[in-house]
Amino acid sequence: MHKELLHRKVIREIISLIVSGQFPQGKRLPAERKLCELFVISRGTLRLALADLEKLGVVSIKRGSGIYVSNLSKIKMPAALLPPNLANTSLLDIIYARKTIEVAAIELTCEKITDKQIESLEKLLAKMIETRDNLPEFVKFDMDFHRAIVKASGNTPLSTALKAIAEYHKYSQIFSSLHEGEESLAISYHKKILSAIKARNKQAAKKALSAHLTHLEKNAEIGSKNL
Amino acid sequence: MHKELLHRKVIREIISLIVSGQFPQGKRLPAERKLCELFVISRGTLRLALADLEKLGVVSIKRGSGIYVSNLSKIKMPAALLPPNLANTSLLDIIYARKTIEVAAIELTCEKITDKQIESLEKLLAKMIETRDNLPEFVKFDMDFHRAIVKASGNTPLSTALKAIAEYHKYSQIFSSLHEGEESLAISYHKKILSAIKARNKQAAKKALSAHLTHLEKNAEIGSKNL
DNA sequence: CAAAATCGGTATATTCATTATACCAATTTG
DNA sequence: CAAATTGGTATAATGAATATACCGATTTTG
Repeated sequence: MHKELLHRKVIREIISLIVSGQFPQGKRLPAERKLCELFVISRGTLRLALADLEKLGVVSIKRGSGIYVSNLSKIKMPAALLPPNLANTSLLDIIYARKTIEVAAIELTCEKITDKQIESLEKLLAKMIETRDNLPEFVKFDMDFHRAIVKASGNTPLSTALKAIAEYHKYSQIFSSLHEGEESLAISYHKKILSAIKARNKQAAKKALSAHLTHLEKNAEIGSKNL
Repeated sequence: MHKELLHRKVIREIISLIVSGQFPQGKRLPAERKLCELFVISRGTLRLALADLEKLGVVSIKRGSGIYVSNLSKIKMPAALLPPNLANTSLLDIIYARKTIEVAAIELTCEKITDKQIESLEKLLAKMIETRDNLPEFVKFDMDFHRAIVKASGNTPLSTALKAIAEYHKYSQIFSSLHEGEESLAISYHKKILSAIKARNKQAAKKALSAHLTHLEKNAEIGSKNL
């Protein structure tokens, strides 16, 4: 029965934080001892992960100074470290799967959502507006919003399925498919979605959500041409 | 960072084999040393799992004789051992989620499926017919068939999502929702699905798959009334 | 029915991932 | 330049998991 080594998990976690923009390229990572606190692991284990990441060219480590994130464009991600089959997966596939699940879920959500859950969605939307100039934070709240919609459907397997898909998202540089000004557009889509949910209008909610994801799909197509 | 103990995984694995009918109620489990080979773990770890399972009333252990599966009806499954949120999940939810994902996938499958993949589906169908009198085996091949359809869509996130949902299936006593004669019906549904795929007829494929899962849904409704 | 094989029960030594601690050397900071 | 911070290294301790051997109860076999 398979037992995964801890430092491999840490490698994936750090990569996803870099790719998601929370550890910006070119900049310094938190100090080793801080990272240990963050991940709740020992320094030995952390350093195993960092050593591998340096071999892969993901970071470069300067004694006495710090750990610096390389330019991702130069990196060839080793398939063995990433979630299985990621290599066979395009951003388009991910968004298609999201659309499938989220559109099915939002129909249930319109029926079942509680006032408290609507409040949560409103708060997440407010957070998105607050952080519109901080892309990594913005993307995080964006995804939280979508997760909350599916969760409000009350269908646990759908939530679990979306969570599994979100794992792919973590490594897919979704943020790189957003351009200047895209945040405003995303916010307006989310407003439409939320008001449709509040009105318990299934068709409008499905339409707004679908349009939002279709828009992401188009950006993804453009992005994939730049490879 | 969370590190799960191995014997906990083993506990879940054994429970799922019992619930799926592969370790029948009332009967003897394979001997400890055989189980160790099966799971590729040491006897010490296995016995940790077995000790917990006995405390839970899932099995009773007779020295010198063997390990016997209890009657599941008496068991109160400890939520901590099962996948998160399983308690909030009905078989209906699971089937609804399956329908969402599988119907979306089969459309892509009709476009993309290769001759080789069609052969695999035919083999799985043949296996179902072979094992129609062995319910646990039958259910396994049934699920393999559905997984193969989604995999043939070429959309990895959808496959991953279905796999995540199948985790719920493992603990949901799906087999208990099948009655005498249901196997034949399932086989005929699968035949329809397969021939629609071979004809690359999206609409027919979606319709057949949808009908199949809707039928499962109705059985699940009946089953849930018997609680 | 008795011997042999098969089972669970137990104890022990070992391996290995992970933790915890302390100290060194390079660098940055004030 | 001195102090604080950083990565680099070594070592001991912990604990999960393995590997092995042997005991005693039960079942199977001849």
